[in-house]
Formats: sequence, C-alpha cells, structure tokens
Amino acid sequence: MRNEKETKAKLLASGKKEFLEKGYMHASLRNICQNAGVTTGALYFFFQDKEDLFAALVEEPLQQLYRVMDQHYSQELLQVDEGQGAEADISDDLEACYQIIHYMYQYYDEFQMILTKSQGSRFEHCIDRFVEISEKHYRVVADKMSKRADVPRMDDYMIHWMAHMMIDIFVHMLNHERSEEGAIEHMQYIVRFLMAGWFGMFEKK
Amino acid sequence: MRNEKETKAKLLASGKKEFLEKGYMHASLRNICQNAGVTTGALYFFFQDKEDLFAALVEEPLQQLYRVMDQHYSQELLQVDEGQGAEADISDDLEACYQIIHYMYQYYDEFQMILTKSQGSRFEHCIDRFVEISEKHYRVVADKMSKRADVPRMDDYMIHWMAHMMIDIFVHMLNHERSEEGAIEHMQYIVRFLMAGWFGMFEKK
Amino acid sequence: MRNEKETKAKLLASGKKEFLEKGYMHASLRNICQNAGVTTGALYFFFQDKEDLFAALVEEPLQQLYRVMDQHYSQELLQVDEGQGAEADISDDLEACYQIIHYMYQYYDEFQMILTKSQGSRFEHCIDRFVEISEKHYRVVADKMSKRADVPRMDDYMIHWMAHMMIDIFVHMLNHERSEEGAIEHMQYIVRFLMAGWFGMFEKK
Amino acid sequence: MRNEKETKAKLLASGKKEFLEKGYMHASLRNICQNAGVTTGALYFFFQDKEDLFAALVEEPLQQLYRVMDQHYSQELLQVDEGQGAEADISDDLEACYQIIHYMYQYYDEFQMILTKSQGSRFEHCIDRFVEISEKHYRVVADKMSKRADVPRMDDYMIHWMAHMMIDIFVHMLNHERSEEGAIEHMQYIVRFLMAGWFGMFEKK
DNA sequence: GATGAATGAGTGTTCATTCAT
DNA sequence: AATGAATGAACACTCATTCAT
Repeated sequence: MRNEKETKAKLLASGKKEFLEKGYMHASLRNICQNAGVTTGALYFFFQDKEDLFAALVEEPLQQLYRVMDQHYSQELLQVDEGQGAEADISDDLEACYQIIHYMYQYYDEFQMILTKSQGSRFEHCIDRFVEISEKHYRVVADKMSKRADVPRMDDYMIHWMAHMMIDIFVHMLNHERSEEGAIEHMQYIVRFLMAGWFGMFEKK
Repeated sequence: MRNEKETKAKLLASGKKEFLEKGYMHASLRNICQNAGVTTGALYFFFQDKEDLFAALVEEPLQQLYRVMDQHYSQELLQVDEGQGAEADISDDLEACYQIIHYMYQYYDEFQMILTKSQGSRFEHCIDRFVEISEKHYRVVADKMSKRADVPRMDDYMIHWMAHMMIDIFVHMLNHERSEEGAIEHMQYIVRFLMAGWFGMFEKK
Repeated sequence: MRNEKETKAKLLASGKKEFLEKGYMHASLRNICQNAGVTTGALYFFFQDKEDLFAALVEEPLQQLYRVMDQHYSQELLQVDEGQGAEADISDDLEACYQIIHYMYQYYDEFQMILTKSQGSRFEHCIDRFVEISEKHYRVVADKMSKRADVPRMDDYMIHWMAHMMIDIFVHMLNHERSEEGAIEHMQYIVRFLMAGWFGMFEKK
Repeated sequence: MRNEKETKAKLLASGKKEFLEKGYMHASLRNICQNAGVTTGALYFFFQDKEDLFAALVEEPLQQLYRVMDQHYSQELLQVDEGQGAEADISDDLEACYQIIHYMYQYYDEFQMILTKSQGSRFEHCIDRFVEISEKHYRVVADKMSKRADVPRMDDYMIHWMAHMMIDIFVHMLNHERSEEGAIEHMQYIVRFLMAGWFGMFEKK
C-alpha cells in the first residue's frame, strides 16, 4: 500500500462532500476521484460502484437508528399496556426524542445524506420506512387511547399523517439547526405542541 | 402540422406527463418530443429550454396560489387586530384551507409538479417561499397572542417549523389523497389537531 | 440535414469495416464514428445502440437466407414423398446449393459478419438456427430412406452432425473462396462427396 | 500461503473454470484471482500475463496431440506406399481416430479451451495448424490414389476442405458428446460416411 | 511469495442544445 | 413553423497490468 488506508479515507471524505453538495444522482465519480487525488479505477478497488460508496458512508448510521427507534417504540408500548400514556409520559417521549436527536447529530452529515441527498440510490425511500415504523406505533397507541377515552377509532389518514409529520420534524431540524443543543431546546416546544394536539384528538367534542 | 397551436399544446401535454412521471431532472426532452410526435427542434421554437417548458406548465398556477395565500393571510390579520383569534375562528381558518385545497386540486398535476417534481429546476425551492409567506403570518399572529395571554414571545424556530409543517400538510395531502372531498375531510381533523397544539402553546405552564 | 443521408451511409460503411476487422465485441464505436468523420452522438441519432448498428447491416440478408432455405427444403421434401430421392436428384440438390451460394456471395461481407464476427451480439447463435433447419430436414429425409432401404433408423447424432457439417461447408467456403464462380465449382465436388457418403449410410452392410 | 505450489494450482484451477465459462477474451483476471482466493499481484508472480496463464493450461496437451497426429499420419503414409489404402484400411483409420479421441477426452477441458475458447489468445488459430497437418497428409494420399485409379488429381480446395472437416468432426464431438464411449460409437458411423465419400471421389464418372 | 493499492485508457451510452434548411 | 442532423461533454464502469512493500 502506498499511503496506508489514506486513499480510501480520502475517497470517503471526497464522496461525502460531493454527495452533500449535489445529491447522490448529480454527484460525479470523476469529481470525487479528482478531489481525492486518485484515478477512477482506484475508487473501484475499494467500492463496487457509486451506490456502494454512498452506502459505505450511510448504511451503518441508518441501521443503528432503526434499532434505536425500535427499542424506543417497543418500550413505550409497554407503558400504554400498563394503563399509562397520560400527560405524565411527556417526559418519556421527550427522552426518546432526545436520544434520537443525539444519535442523529452524532452523524449529522450522514443523516443529511440519507434524508435529503439520497435520491436515485437505494436509500431514496428509507424515509418511508421510518414513517412506517412510526405509523405502526401510533396506530397501536391511538387505538388504546380511543378505547379508554370512549371515542371513535382515529382516522387512518390522520395516523399516517402524524407519523409522517413526526419524521419530518427530525428532517426539518437537521436542515435548520446545526447544533444538538439547539435541536434539543426546540424539541421541547415542539413536543409540547404535539402533546396538546394529540390529546386534543381524544377529547369528546 | 395541422394547426399552429396544436403542436405547442401537444408538447405541453407530453411534457406534463413526462415531468410527472420522472421529475424535472430525469425527464428527457427526446421522450417529450417523441410522445408529442414532434422533433426536438420544434420544442426549441416554442420554448427557450427545458426549464422554460416546465415553467410554461407551472408558473401561472403557482403565482395564482401566492395571491390566494396573500389574500387570506392579510384578511386573517385584520381579525387578530380586532381582538379575535380565539377558538371561534377555527371556522375561518378552515375556510381558508378549503380555498387553498380547492385551488390546488383544480390544478392537481401542476402542483404535484411544483411541489414534488421540480428538483433541478428554478422551482425547486419554491416551497420555501410558501413557507416564508406562512411564516410571516404566524409571526404576527403569535406575537399578538403572546401579548394577550401574557406569555413570552414564541420562539423563532417554532414559528418557522409551524409554517413549514403547514405547507407540508398540503404537500402530503397532494401525495396521498387524490380527491378534493377526501382532502377536505382529512383537513378538518388536522386543523383540530393544529388548533389544540397552537392554543396549547399559549397556556400558562 | 447537412449531408443528405451521407452520414448514415458512412456510419454503416465504417461499421461494416470495423466489425469485419475486429468482430462485434471488439469493435469500438468511437473508432467507427471517427472513421466516419462524426461524433459519437451522431451514431445514436441513427441507431439505438451498438447492436442496432450491427443488425442494420446484417438483419435483412439473414432473414432472406432463412426464407431461401425454407423454400428449398419444403420443395425437396415433396420429392421424397413422391418416391424419388435417388441418385437422380443430385442435380436438384446442387441447384439448391447454388442458389444459397449465389445469395450468400451477393452479400458476402454481411454473411461473413453473421457467421464469423457476431460473437457478443444477439446474432452469435444464428448458426445454430441454420443447423436446426438443416437438421429437421435431414431427419425426415433419412427416415424415409431408411424405411425404403429396409435399414435401421439413422442415429440422432449422425443427423445432427451432418446438418452441422452442411452449414460448416458454407461457412468454410465464405472464408476460403472469395469468388462465387470458385465456390460453385468447389461445391460440385463436395456434393459428389456428400452424396456418396450419404447413400453409403443406407447400404446394407 | 500454506504451500508454495498450492497457490499456483489454485490459480490454474480457477483459470480453467473461468476460461471454460467465458472464453479467453471475456475471462476476467480479477475473477480468476478472487475465486482462487489470491490477489491480482500473485498471478503475476507465477505467470507473465493473461495469455501465459492460458498457455500453462493448454500448451502441453496441445503439443502432445500434434505429436500423436504426426505419428499416425507418417505411419499411414507408409501403408499407402506399400500399395494399400483400399477399403481394408478402414480399421487402421478408425484406430487412429480412436487414439486421438482417447487422448482428447483425457484432457477434455483443455481441448475444449483450445478449440472453442481461445479466441483472442495466440491459440485462436491453432485449429488451422491441425488442419494443415491433416491437409498435408490428405494431399499425399489423394495423389497416390488418383494415380492408381487413373483419375485426375484432386482439387486443392477439396483437399483443404476435407482436412478442415476432419478437424471439425473432433471439435463437434467435443461439444456434443461428453463421454469417450459415446464419441467412439459415433465415430464409427462417421468414418463409414467419410470412407464412402472418399472412395466416391476416385470412381470414374 | 504474495499483497494491496493504483493506474490510465478504454467501454457503450445519454443528454440538452444548436442550426442550416 | 418545424425538421433532421449533429455536437461534444459528460456519465458510470471495466480491465489488464504494475509495483512498492
């Protein structure tokens, strides 16, 4: 090896920069290699193709986040079973959001790529999967709360929209607030808003 | 060609189809012309370039909607001045949303293009302008309400996020509900949610 | 049009030359275009892709030859039905071979391409189809003759081999004899050889 | 590496597999090395280049077969000198064919490579050398027989074609019959066919 | 003996755009 | 008003080969 792993690192760095600037589709492998100071062939020694380079940057943080979300949601589900789920658990919800934010801000660039720069790659629909996870969760919670509040089952569209909005909140944060501290502060207000909205749905008219 | 205006119309129709299917960037002028039964050169007689064709489809409905929004917001502002802005005006807000929905569903394809298929064109950031308009409005309203409720001024980020979310609601609807009737029905629940959230922000803790 | 169909003709000519020299796979579109004095893009105006250019040169003569062969074989089949098929019809067989030769030498380059330069294209196995046609024919003829000569049915492998050899004769000729007259002269001897071999198979041991 | 010779053996085995599957030209050294569990560099320690690897697999069996053929042909030549060469020597010819078949089937893969997978390598024309050997032989035999039968000298093209066909028979067999026993059985019929054809050439018209 | 890294020229193909006619 | 032809730069990707370590 001529440079001791430096080349791969350079390619990853150069790739990250290009992907963030232009998005997956518009990113040019030529540029990436040029900025890394290597020839095109070199890239193909380390990565199978364009998508593989993107995945190398993004795959792990993504899988991690899936796991973090699963963990949070299965835990919260237990609480609903135990008859809770009232105003009291705002703190739990906040805690979960903080965890997610903390993780996302640790890999700020990577989630930027996943959430807003992945068009054209196999990651382009992975927001949908986040929404799906979120949606399943809300469906269960909403059903339990409807029963308890003696109120009709919540509309499917509403469930889907709320799940979507929830995800969009994180995307929006990633796009508008660079510091984790700032994100956490904003999140407090947002959760307050959401809670008020959420419980408003289960009040008898 | 049979008629002078026919070719242009065909190009517009063919362009709309292609843009909707593949998005601005992936749309191929070759395809558009081929499906219109015309050669590439013809397109360049009627339109300056790719973007001009897109604009021809999209510009007018877009400007119209800007106007509709402006009108609604300046009107609502007056009501806040007059000391209203309580639960009573849900109906006003709903009415405004209905108007916007009505207009958007009249030009369903066009707004689909603007909101989700414009990446790569000069329209790709026009959602931001919607957000801007929305944001200015909320800023004013929120300030008045804070004063009246004797509560601290609302956070700038919150204002921006709520404005953004508001716009996303319309985007989401356009993507998930094809009929105007359905959209209006969903909107009722969403506004209820939003109102609860909104007023929740001005309650003393 | 700048040059009145000249470009397409030039591309076809240049393509034919390159394909004949290097075979389909090794032929370079860049070379073809350069020798034709045009840019790569020009080629893609006239042809869909590399294979399409090859096909444009080769498809028609190929289909024609399929037809010529079918015609010959269905005609010969009738004679076998009518109780003939003895030494007398050498002249018929020769006549058929002459026709095929005549056609092949009219499109000498094209069949050279099909038969020996098509590897990698969709034409690479079209010799097999020639063999198939030939094989079906021999199967029928051999069965009739076996019956008449009161001799066991001819081995499937032999039938296949003879069909294959028959085709190889034409390929060999195309590769070793440039003039049609020469080809026809050689063919007389070959057919004499084949006939002797063929009838030898039906003699009682 | 465990053993000095193991790597080379693995490369040879992996190379054989790849060449048989894809032919010389399409074979990828990357693949070969990968399947051998070695890096590209290793290959270049044992072999000069792609062609050298191919040669290492193929050269020896090829040279051997040249020798076997030479031996047979010089022997048969003596018999013609001694005034034989009539129907009686079918058995000799068969015997020779059997020997060749036996040798070829011992190195089945290798001859497959030489005869049908060598395009692009320096072996791609080695069929021609087989033909040449065969041709020289037939030239001599045919001349003697023409004299004895008081018939004009046989056409050069015919001689060449027959030599070519003779080789093609072996190629065809290698492609269509995997077992040596099967090959030998087919060969009996083919030789009968050829003999009938051959002697047919020396009958007075 | 063998590795891991890197080269560099090559491949077929796509695209918005131009322009003489 | 519209055509048909052509451009030229860009694209992702492949390959046999080299060589310091």
